[in-house]
Amino acid sequence: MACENETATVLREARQKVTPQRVHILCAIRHAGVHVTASQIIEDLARDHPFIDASTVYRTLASASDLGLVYETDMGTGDSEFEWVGKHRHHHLICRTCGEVTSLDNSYLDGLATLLYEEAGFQADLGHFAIFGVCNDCQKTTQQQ
Amino acid sequence: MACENETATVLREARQKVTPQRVHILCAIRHAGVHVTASQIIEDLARDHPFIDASTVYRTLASASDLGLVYETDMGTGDSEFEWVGKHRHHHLICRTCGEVTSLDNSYLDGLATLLYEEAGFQADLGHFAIFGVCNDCQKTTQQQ
DNA sequence: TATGCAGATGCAACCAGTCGCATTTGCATC
DNA sequence: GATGCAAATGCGACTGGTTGCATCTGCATA
Repeated sequence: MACENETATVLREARQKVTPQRVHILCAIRHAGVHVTASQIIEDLARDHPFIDASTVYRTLASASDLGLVYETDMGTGDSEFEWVGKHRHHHLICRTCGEVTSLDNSYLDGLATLLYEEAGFQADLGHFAIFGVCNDCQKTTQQQ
Repeated sequence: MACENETATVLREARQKVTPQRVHILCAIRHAGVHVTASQIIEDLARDHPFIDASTVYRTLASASDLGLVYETDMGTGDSEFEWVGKHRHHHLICRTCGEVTSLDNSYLDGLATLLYEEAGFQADLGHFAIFGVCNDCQKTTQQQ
């Protein structure tokens, strides 16, 4: 599968050993498309590759996150969710009421990053942000009640 | 102690039962001043009130967070930290390199909240934000190497 | 002050995630 | 292809946090 070769290349470029376990774990995230939790990945892998230990999954996810291969975000569910780092940087608007997750273009936060750097000398890492609040639909519903 | 009476009033206003356990737990957060983790609170309480169960602490923190009495923030350490909700809304800049936490005035994010509401109809809850990045000092250190 | 009940508490069992360590394996070098 | 070594893996033990349930208690009402 092309995905597996590509993933192996990414690992090699990051100076990581290319093991079948890592390739399977990272491919599972890529195929998922959306955010997935560690336990979802373990469940997914259990079907095709039951020999992969849970601790290996956790360690691989942690190192991949350190290397910037995947984004690790707390979406308010308690445990962190992982997403493959694609070309398109984006953020998430998470509704506290209905739980809906909307993608938000990167441009919204560029201004903030510039401001923080100019005024506080702080180089903010706004690569992947989770913003909580109430979505448009839920605001209407609440007002009607 | 005045703090305990005040805390009891806050609980009553939130229509919560005023139990000695809750008052002690919430007072511990108020006295801490800065962010504290659940385990720090348990440790603190163990000295003066060893009879309070850990599960009670976790449940009290969760309900206090739901009610908006305390802020719950993931500061990147893995487990969430709690802070008493004071009058002054603020955010945190957390350095990935040295771990230093700097307070950031609320005004920086007001513009973002307005923008999100106008363009996406999303009522963002930017009450207490943790922004990761690299602080001024650590940038200098990295450049020198 | 006595009563009733919803909600809070403590205990114990449970589970997800982490850590240490012995073994295995990818890969650079010869 | 053989060798050596650093890094990855799997296993098992451990720990911090959660959950279910029986008991207790704050507080509204009479």
